[in-house]
Amino acid sequence: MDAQLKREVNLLHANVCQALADPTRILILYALGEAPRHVSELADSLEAPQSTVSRHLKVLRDRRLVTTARDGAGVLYSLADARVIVALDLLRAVLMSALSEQGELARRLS
Amino acid sequence: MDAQLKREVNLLHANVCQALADPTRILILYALGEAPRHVSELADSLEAPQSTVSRHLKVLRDRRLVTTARDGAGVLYSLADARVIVALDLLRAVLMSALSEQGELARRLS
DNA sequence: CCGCTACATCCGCACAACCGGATATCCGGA
DNA sequence: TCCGGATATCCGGTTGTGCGGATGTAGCGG
Repeated sequence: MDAQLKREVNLLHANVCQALADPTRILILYALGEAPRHVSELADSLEAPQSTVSRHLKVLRDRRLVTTARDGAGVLYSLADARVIVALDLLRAVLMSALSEQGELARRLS
Repeated sequence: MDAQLKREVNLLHANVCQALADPTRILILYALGEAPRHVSELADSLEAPQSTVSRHLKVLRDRRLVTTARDGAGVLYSLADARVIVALDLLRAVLMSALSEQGELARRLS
């Protein structure tokens, strides 16, 4: 296997895929996909403690998947690249196919 | 936040994103994207022990991201949905943007 | 200049995931 | 039926990751 591809995939995993490997972070990305938000807003709508949200935001920020801007007393987070949402929606479509196939299988077996 | 979206994202994470959260599994998907392969072929090209590859394949198989077919003595694995590769390539593009931006920043600071 | 709000980080803990050698299972061929 | 190659699973051990209360820090408004 191509060593170049291996290196690139390692980067892809470390910088992007791993960041997507948590449901809370995916929800944050979707929320920011609609509009920029403050940390406390996200904590409210996710019903998660502020420290948890802030930690997740750090993961996304370190990988440059979100950007920040000071806004008075608070910090406004925004989605850095809308293509992330496109990719997630694509994966959702894949999931739907897999699930319906699974359902079909269950139906056949019953 | 929409409870419906939360449920859907949980599924997305459990069934797809988590499966992508390992570089070896991503490489397997890319390899299968080129052509169906046997377990031993994958183990060879990944330079990983057979048990490791087989374990990763089980993760992908359980989530229906790959399919299997017996082929004589062995088992032939195939990619179940090519859109997975499309999504990964999209994420690679996102990564490239983030990296070049990072590089630009480093350049400015130096 | 002070206090308060909004965030970020620290810390100890619990759980989940990965690894790879060893072992079990499955199948086709002799 | 028995052997051997190809996969799958088991196991013990290690590392990684998330959690959330407590604590630090920054900057605005009074």
